[in-house]
This record gives sequence, structure tokens and C-alpha cells, in this order.
Amino acid sequence: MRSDYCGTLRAADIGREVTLCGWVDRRRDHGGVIFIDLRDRDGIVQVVFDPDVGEHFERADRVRAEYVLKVSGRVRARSEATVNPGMATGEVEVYGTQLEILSLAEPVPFQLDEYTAVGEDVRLKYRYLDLRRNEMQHNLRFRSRLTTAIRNYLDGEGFLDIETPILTRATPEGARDYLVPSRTHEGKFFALPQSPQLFKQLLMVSGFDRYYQIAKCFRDEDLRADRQPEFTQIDIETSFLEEGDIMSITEGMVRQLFQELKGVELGDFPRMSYGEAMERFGSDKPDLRIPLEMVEIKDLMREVDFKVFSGPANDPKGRVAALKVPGGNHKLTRKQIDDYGKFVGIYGAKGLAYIKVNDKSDLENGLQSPIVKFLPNRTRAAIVERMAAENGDLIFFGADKGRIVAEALGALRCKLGADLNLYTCDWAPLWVVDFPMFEEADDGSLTSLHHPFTAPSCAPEALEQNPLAALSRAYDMVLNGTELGGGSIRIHDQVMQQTVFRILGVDAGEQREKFGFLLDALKYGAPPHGGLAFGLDRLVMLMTGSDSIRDVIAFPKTQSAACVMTDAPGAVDAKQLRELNIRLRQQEKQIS
RNA sequence: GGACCGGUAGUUCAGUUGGUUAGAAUGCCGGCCUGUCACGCCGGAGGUCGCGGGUUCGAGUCCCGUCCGGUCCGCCA
Repeated sequence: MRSDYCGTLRAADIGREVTLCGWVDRRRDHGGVIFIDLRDRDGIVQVVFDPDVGEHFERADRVRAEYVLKVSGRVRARSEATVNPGMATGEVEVYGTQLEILSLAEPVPFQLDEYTAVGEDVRLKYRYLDLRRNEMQHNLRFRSRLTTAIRNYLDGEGFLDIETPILTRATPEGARDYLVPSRTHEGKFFALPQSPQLFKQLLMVSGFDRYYQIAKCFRDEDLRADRQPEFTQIDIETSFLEEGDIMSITEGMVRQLFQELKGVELGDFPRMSYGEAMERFGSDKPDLRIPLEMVEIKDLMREVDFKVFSGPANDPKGRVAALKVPGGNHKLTRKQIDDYGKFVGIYGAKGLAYIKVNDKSDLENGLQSPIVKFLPNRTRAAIVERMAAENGDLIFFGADKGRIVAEALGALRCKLGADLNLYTCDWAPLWVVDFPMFEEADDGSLTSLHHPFTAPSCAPEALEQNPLAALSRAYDMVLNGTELGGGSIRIHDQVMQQTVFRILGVDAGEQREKFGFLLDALKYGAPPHGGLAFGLDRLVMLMTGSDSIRDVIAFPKTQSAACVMTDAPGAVDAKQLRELNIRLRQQEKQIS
């Protein structure tokens, strides 16, 4: 007798005695003969009971969907008597001789079949039932195979899996921290790590020159479809390797994961500078599946008598760009174009000018547009030429601050790609490189584009002289318009690190208080090092074709960062708070 | 912090211009049938229309507030 707990039955098993445990998939009660589908790793095993086995029928007749059963019997082929050409489930069926109900089930609060789209709040409240559904079973099983493949690959490359603390200290920059009060240090707090960044750098100082960890990270910021307050990073750091080496190792990993788990050959990832990505696609994580590109037309608009265009065209920080939709003339209705106007408004664009190219040979009347009347014929001709426009094309325009044009037209490009299904391939990976070190905030202060431990590609003196011109040694891996991972060569020199802090406005006192341990470590022979961190959840989301990161996480939070199943976060006892020396606002009021 | 979409039976949804007893499918309960596989047939139960207020002779429907879920902007070094 063989026992298969939720095992998979194959034609080779025919004739064997088996015991199977699993859930009843759907209720079937057919009187003298019953049919029970047991949930199976790869589908459903059908169990047929002979009407003579009265005992089984008596009991099984009351079996409800989602009961847990143990069934013994002989695997048999579909005989003449059992053949049903339309039989959808198992390749083989089990002729059951014994049936035991291991666990009863009340009617479940929602249907677990694949025919009903159930609201996410209900699914999350009964997540343990939701996870029984095939889609979620598949996603989490895929995720497990993926992490195993990742570990195997990195282990094969000589990486060590080292754990870093979950209780650590707050960092001044970056995202909002999740804080944990300390009982033993009154008034002080741990922070949950936003990433193991500094610990992995310290491990490089320690001589573990190839580290990885599949690490939980925590950021108390607002959620999105691809952002959870706790998420998982594939965290990697190496010593003595340069950008190209690290990119090569990690690109090899992703390529192998796609080969092994999806049978997809990604090929060599192209590399593109940040500047080129922003110029051509208006994004630092361009979706290269979409063939549309932004075209710069600033120079054509300096002289026109149309302030919407000439203003940004003559502003050093302004930008005027166009996006051509081939054949868009008849693919898009007036209403859709209006909706796109509203859409770019989300990104701060004040409007969305467009030209329909009806007849490019007739510059007077062949261009249909609310704005064309502001453009002299030579400008019209220049636009048609630069855009390589053909009759039937639709051209969108963006004119504003450079950042707004990039974001608006960049987002429009992705939306057009999705709405018109313009994708030219299934997978489009690339590396984005040559990021600026810093960006300027509205108040004129500088912030790191990557993080403050990223090495610049210049010396400290040059960095200090013109920080905004400096490039960093950072690199992002992008897949289908999603940032899969980002990394950099780090600063391993104390002077450089202090220079970067100074440029960021972190004074010596704060440097010492927050990052003293890092600055100290850099004093004692820190090797050149760098690494990368992947968003595991996003990778699984993309590879499983899921719309949301929540569908690849067993127990995710809702958009308000709560858990509707456990009702977390929840209130705690006054005693617990007293031990932590915490007073709630309500209690403070009572006291004062 | 902001914009938008949604909340009606256990579940997924419909519900017209504000108008009599709020419907369908599925699930559930009872009965029949039994080689079915989203089984079939007959019958039944099942509703604080998210919550609070307002307008009205009358509100699921209109208005205000609020809570919850979702998408996005800001935010996410």
C-alpha cells in the first residue's frame, strides 16, 4: 500500500493500491454511485465508488465540498464502463474501497471555483480559503520554486546566505520607518529595516565577499498594487567586483530563472543610460515592449506664436516633446483623446495637444488639430518630417517643465501601449545605468537618486564642485516597465562618504550619531564593494502574470496597511504599554 | 495629504426618471435522479441596500458626512 498525500497519479500507477488525502473539490452526490474529486497537486483525482460499497455511499452521500477525506482504493484505467469522452479531470481514476472523513467543513463563505471573481476584501478576510484556489496555489508554489532556484544559482556562484537583524535602528533618510519601542531603554525605539543595506556593507568589511539574503524589508509608506509595507528583497553584495561583474552575475541569474521556470530565453540585456531613457521614453524604467518613442521638438517651437509651446521651448528647464501613434487617427476616438488629456493631468500636464495627420502633403488643411493654427507651415513641415509622420498617424504633444513632460508623455506611452495592445514582445529586460548622483528638490536641497552610500563616478573634489553634474555608479534592472532591482558600487572610502553626507546636508554631528558605525568601519580597510537588491514579490508577480503583488504574497495587507483577517494592527493591553513607557494620546489628555 | 471607482442575499451582480412586495445566477436547505465532472429536475429559506444625517408625500436611487475595499498622484534614500 502506497500513501500519497495529495500525490499525483499517473497512468503508470494503474493497478496500484493507493491512499489519498485531500479536499473534496465540489459536491457530488449521485445516489448509488458517487464521484469525489480530490484536490491534487496537478489537478483533480477522481474517485469512483461502486454502489455495492454501501457503507461508503452512506457516508459519502453527506460529504460536502471542502470536507477533508482519506480515500483508499485501486488506481484503474478508464474502462469501457467509465469512459466518458468529455472527462475533464484525472487521467486515471481510483476505484475507492474505503472512505474516511478526516475533517468536516461548513459551507465556505465564497465559492472556491475558478468561475467567480470574488471581491478582494472577502478573499483577504478568509485568506486561508482563498489560498486553496488554483491560482493562489500556483502562484505560491511558483514562488517557492523560484526562491529555490535563486538559492541554487547564488550558492553555485559562491554566495553565502547570512541573516541580518530585523530589530535595528532608524535612519534619517529614505522611507518612513516602522518603529518598535524598546522596553529596556525607555523612550528609545528600534526600527525595522528598510533594507539590509548597511549590514551587508559591513559584511563586506568583514571579508564575506559574496553575500546574499532573501530578506524581509519594511517601509511605512502608502501602498500600491506593487507595494506592500513588508516585502521581500533578494539582497546581494560582493567585494572587489565592479559594475559589469555584478550586472553579469545578476543578469545571468534572472536569465536562468526564466529559462528554468518559464522556458523563456531572455538573451543579453541591453544597457541604456538614464539620460537616454528619460529622453526617449520619459521614464527611468522604460517598457521596451512598446514601440512608441518620445521625440524632442523643443528647437522647432522657440519662435512659434503659441506660448504653451514657446514658453517651455525657451526655458532651460522646459521641454517640448511629441509622441507619434502610428495609425492612431482611426484607432482613437475623440472621447478617448479627451480622456488621455485628463490622464496626463494626473502627472501635472495642463493639457494634451495633438495633431491628426490626414494628408501630410497638404500642410494647410491636411493636419487636423486645435493647435495647428498657431503653427506656421514651415513648423508644420518640420514636425511631419521629424516625426516621420504618415497619413493616418496621430501625434501627441507635451510642453512644460522637463520633468512633467517626461512623466506625462512617459505614462501616456505606457497607457497607449496597454490600451491599443502595441506590445511587440512578451519580455523586454534592460539595464539602466549612468544615473545622476543627486536630484534637486523644490527647495533647492539635494537628495540621493539612489541612496547616500552609492559611489559617484568622480573624485570627491569634483563631486563637491558640481554635485548635480555627477553621475553615480548605480544600475537598475528593468523588466517590462517595472524596476526589478537596483544596485550600485558603494562608497568604501570614509572621505568620500563624508563628502556625500555633507552635500546631502547631513552635518558632522548627525553623521556621527546615525552612521558612526559605518564611518568607523570604513576606516579599517573596507574593500571596494557593491551589490544589488531585487524585489522578489515583483519578480514573482511578473513571472506569474499577476496584476498585484498581493496575489503572490500569502498574507498581504490592504491598501490602508491593515490585515482584515487578523485585524492587525490592533489595540494592546494597558499593561504592555506601561512596560514600554508609552502613553496613548487619549491617556495623555486624561492626565493633563 | 489629494483625485477617481466601488460597497444591494453567503458569493458575483442587475435594479430605468425617486414610486406598490428589491430581482437573477450561483451557493445553502429539502425532495427526485444517477457514469457524472460548472451534472440534471422540482420546491424552499435567505436582505439593517456599508454606516449616520438631510431633501421628499415617498430614497437602494438625490445631497452631505463617515467607514471599508480598490486604482492612481504625492510619498516610496
